[in-house]
Amino acid sequence: MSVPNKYLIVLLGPTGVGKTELSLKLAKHFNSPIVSCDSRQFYREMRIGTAFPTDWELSQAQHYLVGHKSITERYSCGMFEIEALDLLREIYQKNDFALLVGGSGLYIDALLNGIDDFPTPDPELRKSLHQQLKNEGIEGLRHQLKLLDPDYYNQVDLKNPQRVLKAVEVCLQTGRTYSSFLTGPKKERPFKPIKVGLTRHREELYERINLRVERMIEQGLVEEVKGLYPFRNYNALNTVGYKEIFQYLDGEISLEQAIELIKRNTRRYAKRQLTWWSRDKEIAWFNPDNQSEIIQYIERLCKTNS
RNA sequence: GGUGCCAUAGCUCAGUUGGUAGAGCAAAGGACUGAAAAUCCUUGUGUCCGUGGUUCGAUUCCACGUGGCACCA
Repeated sequence: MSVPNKYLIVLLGPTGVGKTELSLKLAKHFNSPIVSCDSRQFYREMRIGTAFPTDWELSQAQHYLVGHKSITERYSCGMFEIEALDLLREIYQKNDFALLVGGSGLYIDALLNGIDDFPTPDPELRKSLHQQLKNEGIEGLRHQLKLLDPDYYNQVDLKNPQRVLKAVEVCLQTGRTYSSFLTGPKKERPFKPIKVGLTRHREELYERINLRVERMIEQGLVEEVKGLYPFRNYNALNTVGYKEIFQYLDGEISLEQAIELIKRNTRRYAKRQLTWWSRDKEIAWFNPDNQSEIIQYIERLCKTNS
């Protein structure tokens, strides 16, 4: 059971819907700090392309877990779970409310529900598995997984190299099956989550995304990406808005094409986010413009809970 | 004004020797356990410009109309 008088307001929604703007207002109203849950705004070197909060926005509320990592550091949802939990425990010493804001569904779920413990990947092993994938294709890894963990072999998406590789990696590294780590944890949390989903009509959302991409270009996205070119192989930069500009800088596509691709890939990303949350029935959905309705909803939930 | 060409999915176009049609892109739907803004799977959405005519049957052939493009005046 969660502690009844501590609340985590979870503000989630697709990219470009207007989370940041609303989060500042909610932070003021509930006198709560903001904990970011955006898998790309963790990195301080990525600003324009991730719609990183402006200095002014950062000054409007206490912000945590934004820009606290470098793109050269390895980060994961498991690390986020631990970090965010520690942070929240501290916040709840003084506050009844905390605000979790972000669009990274897996990370949000890791914090709210917990996630199984996996060993930290061994970089050497991963490198050799990648090499193997490159040489033999996914077939070799599939075959290996079938021998190492037949249970998981039967349920994994065998066409998805990332999944198959990860499972083989865990098996080889630990000497255990990948599936033996999957316990589906229901971990105790020192707060009660209130899930507020933000959404708009698809057309409106896409229009906002297109406009935001144009604005990023005006703000100097190309320059930012140029500066990060030496780091392009880091996972953090395998990101919409960055990979397309890398292609442009390599002369593979025109700037126009890159911009169109960024728009398209951002739209697709937004759709994937919505798909992820569609199965979570605890989320109450709102248009971000209905601020007072959202506040009322949160306050009503707090009352019934106390 | 005259002549020619074109009109098919949201866009660019293919095609049907007459039996109501299919590619690419865009899009839609889905999966997801330490790479998640990642990675992967599935799906063709249509007054075939309009009105007549020929025909058992017209998106296809014919006529006219409408719109677009090109050339000539």
